[in-house]
Parts: sequence; C-alpha cells; structure tokens
Amino acid sequence: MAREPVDPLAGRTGYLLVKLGETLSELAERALAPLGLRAKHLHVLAVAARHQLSQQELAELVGLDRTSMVAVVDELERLGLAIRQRSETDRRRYLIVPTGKAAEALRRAAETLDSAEAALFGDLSPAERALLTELATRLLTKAAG
Amino acid sequence: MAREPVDPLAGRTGYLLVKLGETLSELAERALAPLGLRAKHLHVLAVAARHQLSQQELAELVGLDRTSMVAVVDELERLGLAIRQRSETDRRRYLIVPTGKAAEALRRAAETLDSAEAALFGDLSPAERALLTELATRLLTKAAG
DNA sequence: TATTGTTATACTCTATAACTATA
DNA sequence: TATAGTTATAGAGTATAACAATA
Repeated sequence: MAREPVDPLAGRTGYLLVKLGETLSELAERALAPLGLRAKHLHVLAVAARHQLSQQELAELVGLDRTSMVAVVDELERLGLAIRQRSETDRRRYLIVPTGKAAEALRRAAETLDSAEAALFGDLSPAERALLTELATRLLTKAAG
Repeated sequence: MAREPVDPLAGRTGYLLVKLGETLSELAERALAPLGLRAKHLHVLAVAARHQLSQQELAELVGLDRTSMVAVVDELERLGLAIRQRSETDRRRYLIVPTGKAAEALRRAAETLDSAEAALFGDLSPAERALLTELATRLLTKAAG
C-alpha cells in the first residue's frame, strides 16, 4: 500500500539528491557554527593545510571566486588559523599558511562533522554507506569529466 | 594504488552529497532553461496540478516564503500555465489553478529532466539507482522526522 | 601587457516589516 | 484581531569591472 506523496517530485532521484545535499549542507553549517567556522572556511583551511597554495589556486580548487576568497582568508586570519605570506619568487602572490592552531581546529572540525554525520547516517549499514559514498563519487566524476 | 585526492574533504560522505546535490540542481536548471522554466516554477506547478491549494499552502509545501511565492505565481501566469482564482469561501485566498497548457508543459518538463538525469545516471545499474533513491529517501525522512 | 590581490559595485535570492482586503 | 496576498526594503552571497603592485 504505497502512499502517494504530496510532492510529485518526491520520486525523482535528482530531486531527492538535491534536497539531501541541502539538508547535509545545513547540517554541516549548524555543526560548525559553535566552532566559529563556516563550511567554506574549513574547506579552504583543509586544502591549505595539505598544499602550499596561493589565494587564487585555493579559490579554483574550492570553487570560489578570487574576490570571494579575500573575505574567507581575512576571516581565517582573524580567527588566527592562517596567515598571508608573500611568495618570495612572485611577490604578487600570497601563500596561505596555516598557523599552529590550525591542526587542532581541523581535528575538532572533523570530529564535529563525523558525529553530525553519524547521527544522520546511523541507520545505514556500513555497506550501504560505503556504496552511497562510492556512487556519489562516481556520479561526481562523471559530471565533472 | 590509491591516489590521494587534492581535496581533503573528498572522502567525506556528507561533502560528496552536498556537491552532488549542487551538480544535480545546476543540471536541472540548465535542462529546464530552454522551456522557459526554473526548477521552483516547475515544482510549484507540479504540486498545484495535483492539489487545489492557496499560495501560502503551496509555499509551505514547496519550502518557499509566501512573499517569494508571489513572483513565482506571477511568472506562472505570465507563461500562461496557471491562474489565480479567488476562493469563493474565503476571498482573501487565491487558489492556483493550472491552465490547459499546464499538463503538456509538465509532461515536457518531466521528459526533459528524465533525459538529463539519464545522461548522468546512465552508468548506474537499475539496482544501484534504485538503492540510491531508497537511501536518499530514508535519509531525508530521518532528517525531517 | 598580463597576473595577483583588492575594492567598489551590481545583481540575485531571500527574509522582515508594513500595508490592503478580507475574515 | 487575525490572516492571505502584496509591496517595499534590507540583508547575505556572488559576480563583474576597475585599480595598484608586480611580473
């Protein structure tokens, strides 16, 4: 006895995934808020912690505009999590260098997101969650390529 | 030989699903654009075609503000896909009534989305796609409940 | 001339407050 | 008084153009 959903789009895979993405985005923002972080600041910091990159390179990787990146880096500096460091080889560029506080902040953010996601994904079996991750990766790869 | 992704968040299920949702949202908007429709107009029209509802009721169901709904209904009227009809029992309310053109527009929009999604989901087996839909539904139900 | 970071500006989207007509 | 629809306005977020410093 399938109950007809009120929303005619509820059976559409694409629509469900859009809604799910919005839900998870809000979940992440709510979880990170007590740490004083927005998702995009965390994202930039996480990439900067692994790769020595300029603002524009970070912007491209994270999918931000270089003009938007200015405010993001301003905020990371204000939080004491990164500094702008002039490149010695090209003095137009700022390398974004995480501070000593960054590693701890990244670890706490990861724990925070882990527990927030665990609460939502808790009903999924490990196999289901692994498959979900794999399918999302495949679809994103296909969409990008 | 696992290659380390550039993006440290690429292994996170939540992050992948956020990106996937954004990708699918853009996919839908691009597919619908030639029909002169945005996703939210289609969404409102699809719900209105199934249920006799006022603007505010539609707004709540679709997740829009009642003030935003004004412009959406304006656009549906401009496209000749729906009209505002004063409720006889409560003359403050407008019932949103799809026109004769609406059914055909909804069918073409559904076909357009089907083929756009088919192009992306094409590599998934029917079982994989069904599981993806089921998992998304379960997660959304859990997040909402 | 071209590029990096920056600022100013415009544009979209959404949210809030206040108005009108009806209840 | 309260509610449905509307308008005006403000705010957040993002994109475009132009500028200074450097290449």
